[in-house]
Order: sequence, then structure tokens, then C-alpha cells
Amino acid sequence: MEIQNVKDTVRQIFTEYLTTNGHRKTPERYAILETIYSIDGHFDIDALYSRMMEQRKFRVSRATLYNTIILLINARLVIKHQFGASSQYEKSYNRETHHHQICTQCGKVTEFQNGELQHAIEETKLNRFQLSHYSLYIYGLCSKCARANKRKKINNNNKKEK
Amino acid sequence: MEIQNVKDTVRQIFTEYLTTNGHRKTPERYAILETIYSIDGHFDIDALYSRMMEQRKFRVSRATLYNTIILLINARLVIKHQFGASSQYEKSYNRETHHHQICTQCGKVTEFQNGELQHAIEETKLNRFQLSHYSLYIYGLCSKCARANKRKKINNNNKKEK
DNA sequence: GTCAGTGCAAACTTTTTGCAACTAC
DNA sequence: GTAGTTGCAAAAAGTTTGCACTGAC
Repeated sequence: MEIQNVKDTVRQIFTEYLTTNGHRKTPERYAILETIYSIDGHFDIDALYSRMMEQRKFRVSRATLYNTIILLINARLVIKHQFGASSQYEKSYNRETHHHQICTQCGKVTEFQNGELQHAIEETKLNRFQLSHYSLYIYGLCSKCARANKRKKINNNNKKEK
Repeated sequence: MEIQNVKDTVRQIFTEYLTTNGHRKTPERYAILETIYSIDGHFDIDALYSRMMEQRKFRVSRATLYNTIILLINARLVIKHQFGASSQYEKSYNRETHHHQICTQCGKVTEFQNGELQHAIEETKLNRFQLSHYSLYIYGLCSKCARANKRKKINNNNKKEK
């Protein structure tokens, strides 16, 4: 699906959601949705705030961002993650299911896809639980940090020998 | 493995970790480890703090709890989760691998085990990444909230008809 | 016209940090 | 003795809340 097409669709979904739940259709809310769907990957409230100021020249308060994000999560248009200190968000409509690799040393987060894994999770029988979505976080060392540690270790050993 | 046996073993692992990394073996650190391994399931810093005061009559500052937990995570004796607002922790030695179901409405977290799922995740080929551990969070509605919503919906419909 | 929504600042919560006192080594 | 740890309080960071004003309906 093309980008503009996606934006139109999510706008429509959001409108329906707002109508159904008796919320007002404010320009702030649509501007936030529009901005979020122009961001690839994860973002936090601060990044979203900056981006709206810079790119869309539309200023909204952080409070409104927090408020609106909750609506978007309920409308199933955004999902929330809790990797590190602050909450991370990402658009969820028309996005491939993916999993997250998080480096325990440098904190870098990368995404990867795996059909088998996805299938295994979605087919899991859950007792008395209605699945809505899920997050798989895999922790470990990214190649960069693994290499850095290896070098460090060699250096330390050399020092000891001296 | 019996509880006391586990506690002795983790104590030993922690001692080795502290020695290897040039950290001191303070009574605070062992008291914290001991308390954590007497807690079943998840806890946050506040709960740990209260528990140490009440049960072990050993008072440590929150700062020390945060410091020590980092050591325990590095020693692979504790793992950290980020469900809601505050970080949640749990002991990890000699504990069955398990996954988490989180109710998006009431926030209740329950654990479940699934060998197939565990196997599928552990066998996943990761490109340039050294797996250390992982967390699978499944979001949705617990049976209680699902029932509550159903009732609510019926009530709303009745009201409309009147 | 009304009331949900917004912006702002203050409040609140969780976690981190700086510093003096303490203690494991 | 001395450097790593601790406790305390202050600070920082992220999020929520109260209130007056605004604008969607």
C-alpha cells in the first residue's frame, strides 16, 4: 500500500473511532496521527514533539501528545513499547509484524522478521485470554559490542601478563 | 532443587561474580539477594524495600537497592521487566522459562509456560546477535475484563433501546 | 452555548547522582 | 589506610494533573 493511501486509511479509522466513542475531531489529533505515520520505526514523546515542531510547524503540548497517543493505542493505530527509560511508540497499521533485538550493552534496538516465530506465537493456545497483540524482546550483545568486548578482554589479559 | 539449596547456590554465584569483578562483599548485598530469592513472582523496588524492612528487619536505602539490582542482573541472577510504570524484577536462577500475559484493561500480569513456544524462540536464527535472554509479552483481555466488557455492552444496548 | 480538549505549569513518581560517612579489604 | 559502598537528600527524567481558556459540536 502506498504511503498516502495508508495515511488516508488510518485517518478514516481514527475518525470512526472518535465518532463511535464520542470524542471531538480536533486538528491537533489529526496532525499527531499524520506525523506518527510519517515516522519509520520507534519514537518517544520527546522525538514526536520535536518532529511536529520542525516538520509540520504545528505546536502541540506534551500533555496533548500523551492524551492523543492513548486514543491512538485504543484505536489500534499505535502500539507502545517499554524498552528503556521512556516509553517508545510506533505506528501499527499496515506494518509487518516484527520482533525486537535489544543490545544489553549499548541499548541499540533492531527489528527482525521471522514468519515461523510469528506463526508459533500466534498459534499458541492461551487459557482464558483474548490476544490483542504481543511483543517479543530478545536481549543480548550486538555484533559491535561483542567485538568490542573481545578486544577489551585481550587487552586486559595482555596487561596482566606484563 | 530445594529452596535453601537454591539460596546457597545463588549466594555462591554472586560471591564469585563480586570477586571476579572486584566488588566488595557487603552484608547489604547478601541481604538483598536473600530477600529477592524469597519472593515468588515479580516485584518492584518499592515492594522489595518494604519487604526487607518488614521481614528481614534489614534497612537499606533505595539507592543501594538500585545499585545492587544492577549487579544481580549482570550476574544473571535477576531479570528486569518493564510492564507498566515502574520496572519489575524477578529472580532468574533455577526458574522455569515462562512467558507473560498482560491484561490491557486491568494491568494484571500472569505467567504461562509453553515448551513449543520456548523452543521456537530459542531456535530462531539471529543474524549477528548473541542471545542472552528474552521476554515475550502477550497483551489482551483477561477473562474477567472480557466478561465485564460484555456485560457493559449489553447494558448500554438496553439503555439505548429504552 | 456547552463541555470536551488544549496549553501551561505544578505536582508526582521513579530513578539517578553528588557528597559525607562508613567499612571491606 | 584507602578506595569502593552506603545513606541521604537533591536532582533529573518522564508522565500526570489542575485549571483557565478555546473551539468543535
